Amino acid sequence: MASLQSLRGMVDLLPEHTPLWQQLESTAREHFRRAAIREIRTPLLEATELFARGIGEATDVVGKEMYTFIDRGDRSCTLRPEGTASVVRAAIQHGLLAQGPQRLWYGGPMFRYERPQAGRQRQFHQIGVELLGVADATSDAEAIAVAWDLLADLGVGGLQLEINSLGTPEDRLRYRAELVAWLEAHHDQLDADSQQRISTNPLRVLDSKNPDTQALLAGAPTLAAALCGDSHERFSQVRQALEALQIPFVLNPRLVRGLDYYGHTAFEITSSQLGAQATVCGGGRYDGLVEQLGGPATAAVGWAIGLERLVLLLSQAQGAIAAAPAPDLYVISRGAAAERLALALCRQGRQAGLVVERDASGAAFGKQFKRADKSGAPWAAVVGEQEAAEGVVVLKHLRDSERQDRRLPIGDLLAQSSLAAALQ
RNA sequence: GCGGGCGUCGCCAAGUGGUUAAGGCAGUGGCUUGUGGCGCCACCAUUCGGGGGUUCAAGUCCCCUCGCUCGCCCCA
Repeated sequence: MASLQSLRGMVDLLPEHTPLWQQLESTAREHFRRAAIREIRTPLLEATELFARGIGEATDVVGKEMYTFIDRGDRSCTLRPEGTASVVRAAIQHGLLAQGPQRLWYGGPMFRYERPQAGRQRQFHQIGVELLGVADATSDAEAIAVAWDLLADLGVGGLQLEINSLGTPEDRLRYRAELVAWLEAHHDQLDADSQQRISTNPLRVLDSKNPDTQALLAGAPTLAAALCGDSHERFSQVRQALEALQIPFVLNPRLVRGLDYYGHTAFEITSSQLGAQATVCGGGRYDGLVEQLGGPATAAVGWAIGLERLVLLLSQAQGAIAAAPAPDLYVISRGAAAERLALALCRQGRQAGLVVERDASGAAFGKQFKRADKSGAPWAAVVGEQEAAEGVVVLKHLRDSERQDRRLPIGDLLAQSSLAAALQ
């Protein structure tokens, strides 16, 4: 390509697409407002160490997907690959946790160096909720409910909530040992990817997409069986809370999370209407993270929604993207004096709250009227040489040919803010 | 990082080795020195993502490369 273009995996959102994003963002903001969840904005760039310590050195995200570079001060910096670590860092740094539980949300671009595909970009957008300092099982259900209700309100179809419990760190350690032993005993029957993962991340073998492996795993030790009594009890409370809220869910004993900080409740909301990247929302409890990043021991639960995938779902559901909104008034003018008057008229209309589009082409009136018609505006205002000389503006209705043109003194319109009233 | 599919005008899209690369939409100018929606006329890719090669001849065949796309991995 000779001409410049955006980097791979970095997508422009053109004007025809932004209305859907805006709608989605404003709906989310409203849901957060009602849930008394407040917005926090953190930098896109953080010290690399934050993610290494928070997400886990061994994870794929940290190991091979981060945009990391050395800055001019010799610091290792990383474009955030997710939001939770930054939010927790900020909460610790500013002592928010000393002020009681924090109910926070964030949104914005995240960066991961992956091969782009449907619903996955290198710069992608998430909106997420973090409830810090809440340990009760009902908090897990509350966090899930906020996500569920938001997605439902947006009209997303084919949703399914899957939940699992990852137990305590001790539970996972014990289970991991059992599972590795079992996998090694069945090494030869596993697919190549899964064999690889025995040493790198054995829990991930559980959600292998290989059908043979899945069949084999029916005989494997389960995470559920490895949970201690308290973990079981806690998970049961979460389920009861979801039932009380009448939020349908399915237990997925194979659901694990890719980031190291999760424990106890893990959940995903998927849609049958997406392709391979079916997860719209993922989250869970991360009671150890705050302490791991140097803060006070703090229980927490949160989730993130991938906006690209949500947009994919919504544009399917809503069909064609809405056309550009029509202006209330399209202003046509020709000649230096007329154009100055037209400019003032536009400004006046805008100050009165009207959507006003100005034709600045100076082209023949025929052309300007064609564009006025195409804009969808119900009214055209015409200021030509004659009108300018006489100090009037002609208002012409473009949708109803029965209506007479109106000739109004332009001075009155400008002085009295009567333009909006004239367009009735 | 690995696999499959695809790359002709801003968008859609003909073209299956042979003179000047269809057409539609959009755009621009005009028919109509100042009044739209319809219609008509004209203009709008010396070039087929880029670079090599085969051939008398390549958008059409081969190789490399870049990009897009779907999937694997991973994840939201």
